[in-house]
Amino acid sequence: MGTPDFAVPSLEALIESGYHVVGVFCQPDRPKGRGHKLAACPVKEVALRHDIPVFQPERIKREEGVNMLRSCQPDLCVTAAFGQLLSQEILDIPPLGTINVHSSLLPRHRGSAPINWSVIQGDAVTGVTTMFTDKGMDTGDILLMKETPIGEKETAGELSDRLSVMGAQLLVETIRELEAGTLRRIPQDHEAATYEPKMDKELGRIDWTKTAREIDCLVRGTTPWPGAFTTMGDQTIKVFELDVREGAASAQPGRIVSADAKGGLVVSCGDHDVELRQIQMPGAKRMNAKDYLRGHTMDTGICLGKA
RNA sequence: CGCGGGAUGGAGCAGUCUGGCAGCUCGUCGGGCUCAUAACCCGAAGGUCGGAGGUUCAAAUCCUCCUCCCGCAA
Repeated sequence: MGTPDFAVPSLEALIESGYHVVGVFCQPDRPKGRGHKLAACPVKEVALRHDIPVFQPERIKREEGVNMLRSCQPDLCVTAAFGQLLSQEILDIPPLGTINVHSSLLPRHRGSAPINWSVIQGDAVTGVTTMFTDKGMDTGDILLMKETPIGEKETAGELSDRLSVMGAQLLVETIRELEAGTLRRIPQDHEAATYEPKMDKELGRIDWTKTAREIDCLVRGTTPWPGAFTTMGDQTIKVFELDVREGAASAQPGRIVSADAKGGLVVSCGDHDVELRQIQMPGAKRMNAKDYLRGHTMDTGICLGKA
């Protein structure tokens, strides 16, 4: 059971390792993109390519979903970023249990957006965890873990790509140990747990009074989705990449210090100046700020982030 | 039929409403100035104006259709 890109390597690893995948569950096709076109999720596409039956119950907890899963008669269920909570009734179906691939070092970063949050909070290290799923939100017993450092310039998207591959390997390892009977389950230290909400567009709003480090982490942690942004008048400027300048901030937070094709677009924040390197203006595509400034002018001295 | 913006030398844009010499800020190449330079001065190359058709003496510009890109919303 899984839906987005993150779950794809896990599904492929199961297939390549010779396990018989009796069915794939993912979220129903949703209208996506311009023009409200219905789009299949990445996991569904892979499943169809391998002629694996695909099930897309609106709510797996309802009778409809439960019956779908029963009809598969699974020995084991595997979840990775499925997007729906499982009920005890569902968890009771597979005799061997349900294993979840979670993209953080539990019990840190429970919730649906652990990768984003680990980058936003500036963690030095993160990783993947396999666990037995129980009824709570990422509260089940831990099976295996694998760590990896977060790169200085790494975005959530890049990290997700790496963790999805690591998670797939760890998943196969976990199942092998399960088969071998060497698997040990370690209860989580619930006292040490942290939980963060799912990503929301508004989370990407840049608060220029924060430190350059915090803003940089926010930008990387929300890239490519939902994206970090600020406003200039009534325009929304998306920010994809920024560079922290040496020295103290040269103006009040949010103020544009320089805006020309040579010096780049430089803005003051709480402690330093930062250069916005990659931006996207409404209606335009993502581009280097310096390129944008070749054809546009921006007043210096105005403040970003104020309505 | 969700709403909207866009495609113009290598990059980013103006010009389109009101049809009439292909323009701006850069970049590139050559030359000059300078102890020197990403600075300054002089010069050059580089565009079938996204595609097809139509209107016109004349279309980047007006009409029709098509392709691709993006913002919002989901």
